[in-house]
Amino acid sequence: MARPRSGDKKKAILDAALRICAERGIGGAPTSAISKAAGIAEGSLFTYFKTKDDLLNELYLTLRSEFSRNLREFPHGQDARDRLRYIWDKFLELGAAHPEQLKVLAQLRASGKLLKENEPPNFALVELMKATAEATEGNGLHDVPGEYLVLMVRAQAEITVEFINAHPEFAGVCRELGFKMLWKGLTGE
Amino acid sequence: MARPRSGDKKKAILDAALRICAERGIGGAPTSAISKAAGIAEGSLFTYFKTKDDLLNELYLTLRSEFSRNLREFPHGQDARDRLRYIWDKFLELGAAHPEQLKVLAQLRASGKLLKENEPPNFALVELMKATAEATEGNGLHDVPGEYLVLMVRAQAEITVEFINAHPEFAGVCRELGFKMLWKGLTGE
DNA sequence: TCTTAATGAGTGAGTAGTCAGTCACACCAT
DNA sequence: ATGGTGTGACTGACTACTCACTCATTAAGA
Repeated sequence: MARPRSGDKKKAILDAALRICAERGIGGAPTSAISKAAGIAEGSLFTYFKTKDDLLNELYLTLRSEFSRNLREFPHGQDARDRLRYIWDKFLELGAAHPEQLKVLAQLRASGKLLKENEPPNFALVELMKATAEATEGNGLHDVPGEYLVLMVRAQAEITVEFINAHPEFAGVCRELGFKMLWKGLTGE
Repeated sequence: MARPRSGDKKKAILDAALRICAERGIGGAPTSAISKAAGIAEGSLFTYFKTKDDLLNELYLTLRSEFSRNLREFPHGQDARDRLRYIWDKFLELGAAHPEQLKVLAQLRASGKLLKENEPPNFALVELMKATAEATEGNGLHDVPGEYLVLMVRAQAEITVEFINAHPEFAGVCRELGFKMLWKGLTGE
């Protein structure tokens, strides 16, 4: 019965927010700059997102699910090492292709502005849980909470991406040996 | 020859900044709040620090050197495992005793406001470098840059502290098995 | 006395969010 | 087809507020 909202516009806002936040940090990303980058009026941003925090929360969800969408060909049948390696490779791949995405994801997580209900277990997270649980089966690490292992893996992957982006000449070594280190740490093998 | 500045006052400002940044994040720590918490007038803050960024940079240096001062009884003679374990334990100890310090340190590092000249190699950093280099001697990881290994170790220690603070009941397991994981990762042993 | 620390109201540059007015579009009656 | 009408998206100037930093003045101390 009235003028419909434009899905494109919402996407444009999220894209703009991602760009500006990556460039200048969340703190340095005023809604005015985001609107401008999205090609809309300052006020229009608030017809798509009630507050700036709402926008940031939705950006977080979007980025997360975008990563899971990357795991389309996940090798379900194979053993834990292959599955973990697949996630590792995809993560590093994303880090190389879209460093902004991981940077902003990390910034959002650190910002303290995310609502708790915005942490639904992910496909990636669930599979990571399963793989680390299998990897540590029958060794001492199995006593440790799975969440701890997942955080460890993510931290190692994030550091690796960051380091590779700063020193691309080590991309190959870090990808291989970083995973070796991770796997040895989990299994002792 | 004139009225002298007070060292106490400077320290009070740094203490207040640490407290407020830990509580409310760097973004939520206005200079007015820091001055108030330090018990001085808003303007006085700027006789001790030219800008807020200067204050944050000096806070960063202070916190870093404070951690190194914690390593007084570093076991110089012993093997790499013991030395690394000493640093690991001290790090977790600090994380338990003063979670604000590590939290703010991480926030400052992520803020993008730190000057490069503020990253002088530390005692802790140098020893960490040596220990990881020894640990990886004669295994594939030795091809990887030492800085990468150091970042890995720090990330693992930070995650462990964070996790323990959130789930104190796992403090013992995470301290022990976290280190085991770290050491296995480095050496394969 | 003379320099400089200390004070806190003041300044100006932002900021998130609002709002009255405008306009594009879906729907309906002719 | 055609014109009219209700709805809500769209706009950007505006508001109320916060922030880092300044400055005229006062007080301390060498």
